[in-house]
Amino acid sequence: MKQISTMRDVADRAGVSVATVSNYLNDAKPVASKTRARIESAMQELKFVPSIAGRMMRGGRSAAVGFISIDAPDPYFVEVARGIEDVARESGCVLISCNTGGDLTREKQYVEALATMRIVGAIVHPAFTGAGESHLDRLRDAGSSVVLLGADESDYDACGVSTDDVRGGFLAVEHLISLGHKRIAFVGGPGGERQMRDRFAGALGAVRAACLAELSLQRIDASGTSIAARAEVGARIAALSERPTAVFCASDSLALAVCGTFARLGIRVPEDIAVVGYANTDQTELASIPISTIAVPQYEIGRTAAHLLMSESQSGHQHTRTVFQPRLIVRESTVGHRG
Amino acid sequence: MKQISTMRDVADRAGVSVATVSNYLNDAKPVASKTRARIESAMQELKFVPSIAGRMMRGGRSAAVGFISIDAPDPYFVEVARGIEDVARESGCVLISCNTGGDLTREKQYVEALATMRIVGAIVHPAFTGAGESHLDRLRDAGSSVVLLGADESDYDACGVSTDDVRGGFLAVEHLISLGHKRIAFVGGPGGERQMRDRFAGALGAVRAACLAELSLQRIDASGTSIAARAEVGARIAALSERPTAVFCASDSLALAVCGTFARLGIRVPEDIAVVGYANTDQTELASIPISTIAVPQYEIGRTAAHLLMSESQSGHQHTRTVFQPRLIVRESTVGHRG
DNA sequence: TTGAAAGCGCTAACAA
DNA sequence: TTGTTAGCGCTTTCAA
Repeated sequence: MKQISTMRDVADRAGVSVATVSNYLNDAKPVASKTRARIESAMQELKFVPSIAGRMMRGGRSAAVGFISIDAPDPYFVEVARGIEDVARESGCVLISCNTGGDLTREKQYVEALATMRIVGAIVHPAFTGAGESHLDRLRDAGSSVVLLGADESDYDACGVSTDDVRGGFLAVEHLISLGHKRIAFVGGPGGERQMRDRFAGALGAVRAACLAELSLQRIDASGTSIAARAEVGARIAALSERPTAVFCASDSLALAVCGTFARLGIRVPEDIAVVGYANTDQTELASIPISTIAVPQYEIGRTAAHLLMSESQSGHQHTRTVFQPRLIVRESTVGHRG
Repeated sequence: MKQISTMRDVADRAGVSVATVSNYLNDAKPVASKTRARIESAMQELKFVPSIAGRMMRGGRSAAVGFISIDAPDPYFVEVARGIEDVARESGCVLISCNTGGDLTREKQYVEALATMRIVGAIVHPAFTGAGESHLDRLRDAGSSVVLLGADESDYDACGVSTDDVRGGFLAVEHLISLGHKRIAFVGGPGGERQMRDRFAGALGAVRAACLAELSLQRIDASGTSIAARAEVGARIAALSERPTAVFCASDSLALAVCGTFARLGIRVPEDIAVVGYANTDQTELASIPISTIAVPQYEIGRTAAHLLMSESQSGHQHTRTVFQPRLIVRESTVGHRG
């Protein structure tokens, strides 16, 4: 590894001052075309790569946006990330994607690392702990903006984007009840405690609203976010003595995994058991049995969050909350083949 | 947004010099416990977040490792990323995950951005272009190490980790031939041209090695990496006048999507058509119909790459290539229910 | 159109 | 054990 060259080196080689090189690089002031040419070839010869350090020293920021999520590889977050990235790129920022696995310690590590890097800001889907999100202050302290996903005012005072998950849970179970199901299971799991809580609350609300005596809602949780852990829930449901006739899975990933397990066990969906997912990720439409689900505008959520972040970092305006409304999408996993 | 406080502020507030604060922060020299306490409370009061800029100026690097891949959300890369992250964290580095979508322009943007940030190094799964990977020199020029995934010596001189994909393709098709299939389709697609090429070459090799007159291998490619594009290939295969009796999909994602389409069209797997995937991601085992596939040690690949990166960045030793051998895993998508 | 010089936040060598 | 000081790579006045 040779010496890394600096603006000073480029300036010397081109026979100009560092100020001129800086002006050239930032289009800050006009630079004579002959001078430009000399600078350009000097940069080529010296393989100059500007360092962000110098810029940062002058109060500048890393041209990066952080995305801290519970389960980055989940198709839901993947779509959100795509929305964020598309907006971030318009502002010349790269996306730094960090996966906490729902672990608060890791979340804190990432927050600290990103704060140290003086990124423009971070979009955070917190591992909800009920203890507030004061560790996010570290980002603020470092001058980075914060936008929350799936949290509310009581959690932390920041711009936020979320979905009305109580309503979503309600829609899902209302649908199942309207199909005549009496024994319904709610399938939750780790990752997004707050979402789970709201979706379950909505599900319960639908049961109450139905006012039917024999209606039961049973809750079952996955033990982890791995596919194996999610698939295992399906086996547990199948083994239940009084097996439910319908399950509402609080995420599409759960629904997909549960459906896979049912198929392998020879349990037919929806004839033996109906399944509803949550989020409407691509997979649900194109699964072996297309899955009914609660649609959430994932990509839009990402874009909206990124826009909020960008405008907050530029003008530091007042905090805003955007709440999207979910809607029910009916597919074969609840109504069977149509027509 | 108040002023961001600096070491200078902390030092003043604690009534010590900046050097002492620095020593405290880096455990560089012993600091008296009374002094420590004063520094600590000053840091608290001022909400001090150290800036990486200062450190970087002194030749330091961002405690980050980059991962530039073609399709970050693909389960294959997710597992690789997990391997990288686990190793990176041991060295106190965060993972910056960047998704190129197979687009060389975006790959270059990310390379430049990471080079500017003076990261420790990057692990790159390039969008193979045949034109070499000279843009990766930018990382080198910035003093960052580079480790390649799925490329070979002819592409770029760097440490690398890959899989013997020719062998993998051979194993897959050999398996199908051994089951008596005569009309076989190879399903490829964008993302990892070099892998596609090798897997197809291996598949062809198996056909040739079989020395059977009526054996045909037809190639069909997906038009994109979206689930919809992948699912569409299944429909195209189903519509073929001389429909193949077996398909070898060059990735598990393709295999899963194709199987979904087949199921929706009422085509039975494996009775009507057998399917083999590639990589052995979790999904294949837990799909509705467990999918036969070519196992590749994804997590190990990530770990190995990260170890190479870390040791290169520390000692700049000679370049090393690790090639993993794939192996066949037989499941129901080719042999039906067993027992 | 260009240059000189100050300063950003931090580390490290040296002095006290 | 603590302080002084000289940079590190860059931007940005201000002057030429």
